[in-house]
Amino acid sequence: MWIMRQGAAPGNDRELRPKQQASAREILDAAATAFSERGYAATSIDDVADVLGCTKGRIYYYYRTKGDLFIGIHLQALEWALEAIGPAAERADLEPAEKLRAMVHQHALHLMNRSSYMGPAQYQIEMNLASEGRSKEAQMTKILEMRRQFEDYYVTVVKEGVAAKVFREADLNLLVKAVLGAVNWMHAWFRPDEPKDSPTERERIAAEIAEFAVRGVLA
Amino acid sequence: MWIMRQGAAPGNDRELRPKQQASAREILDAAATAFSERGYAATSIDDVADVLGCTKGRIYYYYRTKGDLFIGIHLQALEWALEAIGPAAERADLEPAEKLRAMVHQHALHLMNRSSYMGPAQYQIEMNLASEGRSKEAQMTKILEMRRQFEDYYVTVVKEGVAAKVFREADLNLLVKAVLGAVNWMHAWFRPDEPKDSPTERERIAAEIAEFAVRGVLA
DNA sequence: GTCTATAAACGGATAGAC
DNA sequence: GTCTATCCGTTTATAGAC
Repeated sequence: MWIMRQGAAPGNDRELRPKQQASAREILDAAATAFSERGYAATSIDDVADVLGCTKGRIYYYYRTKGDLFIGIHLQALEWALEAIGPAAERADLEPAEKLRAMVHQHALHLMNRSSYMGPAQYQIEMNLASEGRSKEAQMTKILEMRRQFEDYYVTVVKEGVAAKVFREADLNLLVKAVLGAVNWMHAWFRPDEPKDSPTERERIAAEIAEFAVRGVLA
Repeated sequence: MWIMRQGAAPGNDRELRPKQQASAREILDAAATAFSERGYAATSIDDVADVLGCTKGRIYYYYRTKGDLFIGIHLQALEWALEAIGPAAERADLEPAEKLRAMVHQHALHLMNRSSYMGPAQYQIEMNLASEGRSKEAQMTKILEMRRQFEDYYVTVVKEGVAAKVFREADLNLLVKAVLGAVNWMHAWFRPDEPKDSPTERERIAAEIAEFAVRGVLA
């Protein structure tokens, strides 16, 4: 992405710098909020600054370009997403159906709990960073690799289920795309600030989506 | 949207004007292609002109603003979408499960056959037309109404299935969102120009997605 | 570190030639 | 009808004050 300036004054190395850390994260949070509300291309750096109640000088101190904000949000969203479904995906004690259910459930919760990060992360990065040329190829590769790893978790569990004859025999990748669609489409309709919204409501939604997905692949 | 200039010269009313008609449609097609590739906000009018191999003067002759192109694409996409699932939705001779299967099948085919129009039509219109102020409220209302009608087709069939005890009793709207997600998410992974792509392959994909969706709601 | 001011480029839209 | 030239607001990004 680009390395955050650390202000490495001599003799200052061991000093705590909580403010700087906080600011970089606050900026990423603000960018995620702004991007999720208006879309990446339609959001200006001034819009992000407005969310923070500051001016863009602050943002450019921590992030060199707008594209870096986008990449930072993607990387964070995917890191969290892998953390969300990884533990369930790697449990050896679960039958394929229950493992898939747990993965979709955690995936859905993650989407709701981090909607500002996950919304922007759904965009096609190639599309949005086309103007950046080849300058961010390394990070884009990293993002695509994380996406592939995330999808592989699903491919693996569905493959297990088909092998065990508990999931029906069908185009493996297509089944996974259908499952992913049922979950990822939440970004189009879930609104975190609705009056009905609450932790228990989110659990209910996650459980229903998981039930739908599991039944969709069951033999 | 805005009315296409008709060049209503006196005594010229009955004359065929195939060229003008073709141009307005060609421009909408080009805009759909460009928007579907780069996103609405990131696409300039010059980009659209490039697709046509002309300059933007031609585009502005037929469409007053960029937002009008966006709205025109939405209206066309939704008109086709309603035509795609309407006949199946209104068939009285089908059981809920088979009706839902037919609807999803046609919906999926439509998404693939008109992917350049359907991709842009997935965007949140409020988000993308926010800058247009109140000037396009009538058309935005029309679009939202068509979307509601489209979703209502699904709500109705799922309600029928639940009443007939062939679909499981669950949050009706959530079931519909899950079904819509499985289908609509296709825009994220389906590529019309892939080597494997063909009419029979599209039929196969549509059938698989429909199977997944029907099983997801079955009791 | 954060702000203000500004450079430089881009993009939507219009005017007018042809 | 389509093109060229251009206006003008917006936006990314930088320079330099504090």
